Parts: sequence; C-alpha cells; structure tokens
Amino acid sequence: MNRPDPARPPARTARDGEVPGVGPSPAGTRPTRQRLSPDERRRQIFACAQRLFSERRYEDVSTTDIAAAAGVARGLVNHYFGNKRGLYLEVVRLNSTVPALAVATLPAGTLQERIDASVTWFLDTLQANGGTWLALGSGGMGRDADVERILVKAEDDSVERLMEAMGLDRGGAGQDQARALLRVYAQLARSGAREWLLRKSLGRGQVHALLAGTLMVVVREAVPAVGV
Amino acid sequence: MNRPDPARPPARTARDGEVPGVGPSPAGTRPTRQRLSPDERRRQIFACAQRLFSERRYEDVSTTDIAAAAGVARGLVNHYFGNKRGLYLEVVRLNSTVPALAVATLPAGTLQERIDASVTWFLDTLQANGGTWLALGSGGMGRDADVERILVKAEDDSVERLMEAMGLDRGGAGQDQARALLRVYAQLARSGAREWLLRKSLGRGQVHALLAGTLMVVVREAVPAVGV
DNA sequence: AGAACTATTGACAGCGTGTCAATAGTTCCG
DNA sequence: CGGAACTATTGACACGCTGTCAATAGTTCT
Repeated sequence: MNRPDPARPPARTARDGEVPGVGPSPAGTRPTRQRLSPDERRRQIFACAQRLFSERRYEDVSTTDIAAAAGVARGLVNHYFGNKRGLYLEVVRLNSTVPALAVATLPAGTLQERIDASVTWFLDTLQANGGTWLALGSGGMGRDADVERILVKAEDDSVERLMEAMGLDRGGAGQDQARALLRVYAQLARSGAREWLLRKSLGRGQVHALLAGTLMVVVREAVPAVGV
Repeated sequence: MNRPDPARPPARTARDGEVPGVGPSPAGTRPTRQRLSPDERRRQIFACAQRLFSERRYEDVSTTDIAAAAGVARGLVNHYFGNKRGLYLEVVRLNSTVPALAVATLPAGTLQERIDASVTWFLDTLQANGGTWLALGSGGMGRDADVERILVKAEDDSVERLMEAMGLDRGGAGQDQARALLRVYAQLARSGAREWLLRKSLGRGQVHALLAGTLMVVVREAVPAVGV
C-alpha cells in the first residue's frame, strides 16, 4: 500500500476558486459545471498550483490536488499546461522575478555614494517584498537543471542593471569578468539578506555595511579589468 | 499512457555491481541469485543510487531503475532504505561534506596572513575535489526543506572551523553575529569558486583577491561585536 | 545431513500521470 | 427563436511507480 506521508495534508475537496456570490449548492442539486474563458481558467488553475507548490514539495503535490483546489477535473490541468512539470516551471518562472540589485536611475556622485544608494534600494525592495523571493533561492522549491536555467537568467538580468549602475558597462574588454564578479556579489547579497530577513541573525545596518563593503571590493577589482 | 520523458534514458537492465570475474551467464541458464552481506549490498545499492541521482532529477529516477542498476529486486531497495526519499536524503548527506573553509591548523601571524592561508587552502581543496561539491549547491539535485537542513548543517560545521581559524571563537557576546557574517561569506566563497571552476569566468587570482578582500571586511565587522 | 537463520524475491494493492473520446455550456446564424 | 457549430470540460482508460509482505533460497551452525 502507498503509505501516506504523514507530513502530507489530506487531499482537498473544497473549491478554491469559488465564485463569491455562489454559495455551496444545496445538497442534491449537482453544481452545474461552470465554463470560463480559457484565460481566466488558466489563471485560476495557475494560482492554485502556485499556492500548493509553495506549501509542499514538488513530488508531494499531485495534479489531483491542484485540480481539486481549483474545483476542476484533473484532465483540465493537463489540457492547459501539458504536464505537471510544465506547470511547475511556469510557477518558478513567475516567482523568479528578481528585485533589482540596483536603482534604475543612477545617481551621480562618488562611487561610495552610488554603492550606498544601490544597497539601500536593494534592501528596501526586499523588505517590501517580504521574503517571498528569498524563500525561492533555497526554500521549499525543488531545483534542477531547468529550474536553474530560469534562475540564472533572472540573475543575469539583475546583474546587467547593476553593471549600468556601477558604470561598468562602458569599458572595453574585461566586461565579462566584471559581470562574473557581480554575479558572485549577487549571491552574497541574497545570502546576506536571508540572514537579515529570514534568520534574523543580523541587523539591517550590518548587512548594509557588509554588502557595501564587498561591493566596493568587487568594483575596485573589476575596474582595472574594464579599464575605466 | 504515461508518455516517457524524452530526456529520460531507457531503463537500464544491465547490472552495475557485476562481480568482475563473473561474466554474464550463458543464455538459458538463470544467473543464480547471489547473496551478499547486508553491508556490502547496502553499499552497492547506495553507489548505484548516488550515480543515478547525480545524472537525473529525483522524480525521474525510479526505484525500479536503481534496483535494475544494482541487478537486484526492487523490494530490496525498500528493505534497506525504507523508502526512496530516505535513500535520496542519505545520498545528499554524504555528498554535502563541505571542504572546510579554513585550515585545521591555524598559522600564527597577522590577520591578513591567516586570511590568505585560509583562502589558499580552501581553493586548493576545491581544485583537488574537482567540482563535485560545487555541483551540489545548485546543480542537478533537488532541494527542499529536509535537504536544506542537511546542507545548512554541513555549512554550519564549516563555519565553526572558520571561526576558530579567524580567532573569533574566544570573544564573549556577539559570536552569533560573527557566525552569521561568516555564513554569508561562505555563500560568497561557494559562488566565487563556481565562477572559477565551473563557469571559468574568473581566474584563481581574482577569486582569491575577492574572497580575501571580503573576508577582511567580514572579520573587521565581526571583531567589534565579538569584542576582541 | 538437517535445522535455523536471513538475504532476496515476486506478486499485490493503490495512487499518480497523461491521453482521448464523449459531454455539455456558449455562440453564431437562419 | 431554434438548431448547428464550436469548444471548454469531463470521466474513464492504460500504465508506471511505490511500499508491503509472505514465500523462497542461499548460508551457517550443529
């Protein structure tokens, strides 16, 4: 027998996307199957999947669970998303939108000032975001080659903006090295923020000092390569 | 029908733990079932599982595959490891042995010297290791809460040794903050090494400078807290 | 050799997945 | 307004995967 994992909550039967005005149908009358526009239905299923995947491991969320949560036949999930994995990757893709590592509008000023502005803005964004992005990096989500590709791409975008903010995007050669250094810094930033917001082992001031200090080291090292 | 994932290689039938001297039995004669000591059998199955899990995603490795690779009945895998997940976690636990972040024997000298020694030793270890540890952090392995616990524990051990090497383990209060800072540094070290060994976007010298520079920032920041 | 022990097997029950033809809302057109 | 065309949705089917357990067959002891 397939012994149920003790950590796994009982399969949901209740609907999740229930239309507000429509209460549970009186016993006996079968709730007429409601037909939505593809877009709407897709979004609804997606929302349920997103919630479930954030609560449990990939392999512990069945398409049956998702369908039940959406109040829909299981086949419909496959109809819209192909297979479970496709749906999962779509969820990850959405959640991987990285809070930019740097301000969009570069403030003129000394390097030190620009760095401080960058860090401040990054921490502000994260604080507002409330840790949902941080959880992605190491939390309940499964990781594999495909997932990694998505995450790496999101990070690269973010690094690109940081390149601009630091004024490293105008040099000639050595840009790739600068990018690599910033990628490393991005990991530090993520993990520092995690200690601050999730583990609460560091104060904001400390994290700020750490990030700013490191970013200074990184840029100093990158500058000779870029030749600025 | 369960459409086979195109990325998934056909199920192996060949034995993996075949005894060197014993070739494939001549057709017609059923290969007599061989009985090993529990330890040996356990190790053998474990080895096959380790290989398979490093090649494909968790959910794409079936216990049938593992059993086939070991040339053994599927039930035996469950007999030894309880369930698939248990086996998987054991594999992760073994692979998470972190190359220590610092030398065991602390060289006396200036802080700068100790930092350089630390970094050098870390990079040496990693180079010898050949990237198998690095792959773990973000690569083909799935991650979830349990896996994370294992990884965090391994990291904590490593951080503890780094505390000693930096001489931060004798201060009074603020040790937890110092630890947190070093955990963040550990992430930087990992990701820096990845750029060097896996992505090959940075040279060893650059990574060394980056790690040493950051570690200096980190320790400087930790010292006032610890009160050394 | 026979008995006791135990590593190993094979079959069973049940769940999860992807497919596909049938069903039932919705819309269009005479 | 009524039926036809369209298509969102369902339900059942085939099959793979998992965990359990009694039966089987090597090994060891006497």
